[in-house]
Amino acid sequence: MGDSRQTGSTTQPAVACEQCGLARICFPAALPLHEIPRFSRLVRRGRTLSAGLHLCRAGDELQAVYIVRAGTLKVVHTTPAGAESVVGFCLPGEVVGLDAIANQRHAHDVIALEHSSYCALSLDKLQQLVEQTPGMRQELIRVMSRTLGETHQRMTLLARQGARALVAAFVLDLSVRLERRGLASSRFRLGMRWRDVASYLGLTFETVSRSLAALRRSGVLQAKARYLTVMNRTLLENVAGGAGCGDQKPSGVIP
Amino acid sequence: MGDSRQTGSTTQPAVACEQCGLARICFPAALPLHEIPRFSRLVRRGRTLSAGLHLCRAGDELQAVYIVRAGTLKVVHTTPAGAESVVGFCLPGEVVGLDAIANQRHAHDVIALEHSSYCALSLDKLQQLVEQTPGMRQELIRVMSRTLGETHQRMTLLARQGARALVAAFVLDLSVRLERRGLASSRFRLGMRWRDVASYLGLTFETVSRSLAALRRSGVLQAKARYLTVMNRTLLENVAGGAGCGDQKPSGVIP
DNA sequence: CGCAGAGTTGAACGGTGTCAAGTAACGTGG
DNA sequence: CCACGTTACTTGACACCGTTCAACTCTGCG
Repeated sequence: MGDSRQTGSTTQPAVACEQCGLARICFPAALPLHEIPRFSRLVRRGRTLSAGLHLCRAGDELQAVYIVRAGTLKVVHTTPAGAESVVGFCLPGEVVGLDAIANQRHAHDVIALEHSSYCALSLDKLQQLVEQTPGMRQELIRVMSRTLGETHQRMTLLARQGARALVAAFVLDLSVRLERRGLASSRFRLGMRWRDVASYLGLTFETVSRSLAALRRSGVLQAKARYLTVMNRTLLENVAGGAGCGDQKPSGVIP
Repeated sequence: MGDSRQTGSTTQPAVACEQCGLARICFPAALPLHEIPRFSRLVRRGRTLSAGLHLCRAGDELQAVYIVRAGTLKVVHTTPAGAESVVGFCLPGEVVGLDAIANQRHAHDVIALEHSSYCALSLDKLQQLVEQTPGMRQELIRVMSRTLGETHQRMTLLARQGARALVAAFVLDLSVRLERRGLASSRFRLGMRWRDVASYLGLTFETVSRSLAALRRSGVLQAKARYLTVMNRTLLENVAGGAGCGDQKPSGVIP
């Protein structure tokens, strides 16, 4: 709750966009080759944030959009009454701040859940790029559209199903997002606490814990500390798809 | 389930954008004055759709973005198993198809809930406008950002609260959206069935019905047929804010 | 070692889903 | 226009699942 700005600059070797592992997902993805160096020059790279610090706060003026490079962030909505609820997580390759362009103000707090690094593209440089390079216009629109689509899809997951289905769907969603970004998708470390997951899903953390136990018992996945292993993908998909998970009847679960 | 394309063209007098009541919310909102006529010329106006017909289907190639002019549409996700769930509603002034730009394909069915009218801006014309007019780039990005923000905000509403809070929040959201578009916000007709609302909120329609009854009993709102009257806005906000609604104790409700 | 925070597990309560029956609104065809 | 049938909604009773409260374990850190 003390100060919360980013912790100074460039503590990393500053890999140019051309060499970045996320280049395929980040803005340069659809940029013509000759436009990339220019983009690369305008981006502030290698910013880091240690766990618990804010990337931005609700009400803050929008100064830049951020691209997560490593780590995990949570997007938090705080009600006037003071209650917090997690409305989303940001994984490597995802962009923070697009929803704030319209009002020029952030609507949520964004907080690092673990030591994370990110790149920043200041608003005026973004505007400049959009005005001057056709590829960048296309790409910004494409990224926003994609984000919109993903958000929609994520809303369907929240359509009140059983708790186990929700947790399964969450794990699956995470797995898919990691895979799409070229990261391990069947064995990974969760950046977030389960209590954050609970808040995100609208459940209590006890229920999440129980659901996990059930999924573990049915051999769908394994969870030790914060390391998750998907043991049976298709089963996971079935459970996530709404069909309850065989908790009480450990034998036959949706053949 | 028969055919489902739009019902031919221009059955309305085709009001130019400059005279349209929604001009303040639609794309022309932030367009410089001299760019509006050009925009107006490229838009296909006055398309209509009667209740139950599809504006587009999941998997369809994206051919145009649509701006709702009158009526109400629902956005539906159909699971592989065949179960339908409503993921959103489109009100006058809102844009359909922005989330499909990235993949060039629609991800959901969009279905008219009542006789509705809309304008269409074909994809190539949109692209042309974006390339050639600076105001339109700005505006498209602004609209997408706004939509993204609204979607985020709507997700927070779904953060599993009590059923009455959910229903109250839904009514409030609807009221705010209508108000922002210059329509009556305290007495209006719902375009959607309550069962669609139930699906959207992840509840059964019985529970929605009960919640409505509770809200009616507490004097928060009145509902006859599909006509809704908000009787006490602040109380509605309180109930929506998570504090349960005084159902069992009709006397003191959050002073 | 001991404390703090995160997660696990158990028992009882309460809200929603479910099933079922009944009423109101709507559209159709006479 | 009214009788009809269909669909949407209302309301009740009961079971189930998730919340709540509580005690306990595990992990990480000083």
